[in-house]
Amino acid sequence: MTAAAIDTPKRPRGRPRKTLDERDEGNRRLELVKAAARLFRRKGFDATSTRDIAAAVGMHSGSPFYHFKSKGDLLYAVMEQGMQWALDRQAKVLADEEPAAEQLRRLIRSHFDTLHGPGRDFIPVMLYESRSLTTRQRNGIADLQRQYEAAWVPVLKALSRSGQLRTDASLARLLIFGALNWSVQWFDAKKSASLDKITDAAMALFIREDLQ
Amino acid sequence: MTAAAIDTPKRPRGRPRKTLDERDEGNRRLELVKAAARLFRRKGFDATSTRDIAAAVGMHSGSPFYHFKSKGDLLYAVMEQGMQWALDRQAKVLADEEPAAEQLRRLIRSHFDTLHGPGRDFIPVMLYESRSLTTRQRNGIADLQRQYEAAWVPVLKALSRSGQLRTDASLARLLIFGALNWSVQWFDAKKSASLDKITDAAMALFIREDLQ
DNA sequence: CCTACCGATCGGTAGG
DNA sequence: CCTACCGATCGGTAGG
Repeated sequence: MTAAAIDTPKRPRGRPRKTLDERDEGNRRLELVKAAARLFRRKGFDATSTRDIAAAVGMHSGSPFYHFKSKGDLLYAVMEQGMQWALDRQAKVLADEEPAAEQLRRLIRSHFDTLHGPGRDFIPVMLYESRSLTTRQRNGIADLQRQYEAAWVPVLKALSRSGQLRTDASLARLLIFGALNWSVQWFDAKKSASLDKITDAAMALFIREDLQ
Repeated sequence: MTAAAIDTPKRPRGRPRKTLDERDEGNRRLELVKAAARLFRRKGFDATSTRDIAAAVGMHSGSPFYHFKSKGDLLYAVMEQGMQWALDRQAKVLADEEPAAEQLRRLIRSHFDTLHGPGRDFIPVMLYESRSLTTRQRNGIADLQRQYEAAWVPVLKALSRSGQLRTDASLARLLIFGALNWSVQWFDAKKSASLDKITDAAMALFIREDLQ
């Protein structure tokens, strides 16, 4: 903290008002990320051209490179944004003290919401296009994923201790995430069972009733 | 059966000896499929050029198109070959009459073998690159997948009836396949537990002891 | 953010 | 299966 910082005159409370230009820049950038997420999910990263993305937001072919240094940076932005939202949703769900089984149910339901809620292309892109990241980028995403998984570990350990889960917590986590994540291959909001029902099915598959 | 076929003079026993040309063509074709499987898995379909594949088997850039009409046909050949081998392995494992739980264990173990046995890039490619198939090709692969899943359905239904599986068989199949297939993302023959151990973990996660 | 453009790469082909 | 090649597309950039 420098003296200059201390002496800074008080600003009005709340988030500082952005200039019109700044606000537009932020919006355009987010528009690009959203359009990229949708296209990367539908066609894959390699099969999506930066021209496709530009056209989707009404820009000309070179303009995305004003906002992002490279196509790969745009991919990274999609994944980072997706993980940030997923972490936010997950944090909201874990507020109270509850039995471990109920906590797991909430985590699973929130995870399905992250995967299949309306407009949620970001995490599927992350799950299927990580190969196209640089090593540095992959490490950045891996950090966010570790944060996300950290909420699951104590819950699974508790269930393992109580006998409601009959598998070593670490392998259980991998297998359970697999079962959930794989749903991006088959879940169809119009045809599949509801996310609540699928959450019930997953719980019934993995967890035994309380054995007291 | 035509008269000509009936009258065909006896040939020597065993597989008919191919001419040198035929043998070479078959071998070269399979070489291409194997090299394509490895590259498609490592770099993805779009990021692999037909030149990469040609170089991997010591051909020049245009030559793969002597064996395959298009890059897409080569992708289809990889997936079809992978499914054929997977069906063969699965059929061998289901010979005897056994309790449903033991049958499921064998199916799971065979599935892990199909996913992770040495040189088994074919099925991972199928799981992750289906988007690049034409509709007709996708239908062809879907047929083979239905054959493959057909062996699992009665086993899961039996376990559901006996109470060893507490989930509707059809949702259970999707979740279980997810848990198994997702292992292509994390399994590492050098670092992970053995396939036998992971099979045990999966069984313990999904299946309750016999309740008699 | 647009205009105009470049160098590289790609799938595929004709002709042998 | 090789040689030589084509048209198309792509990520990215300079200059405004």
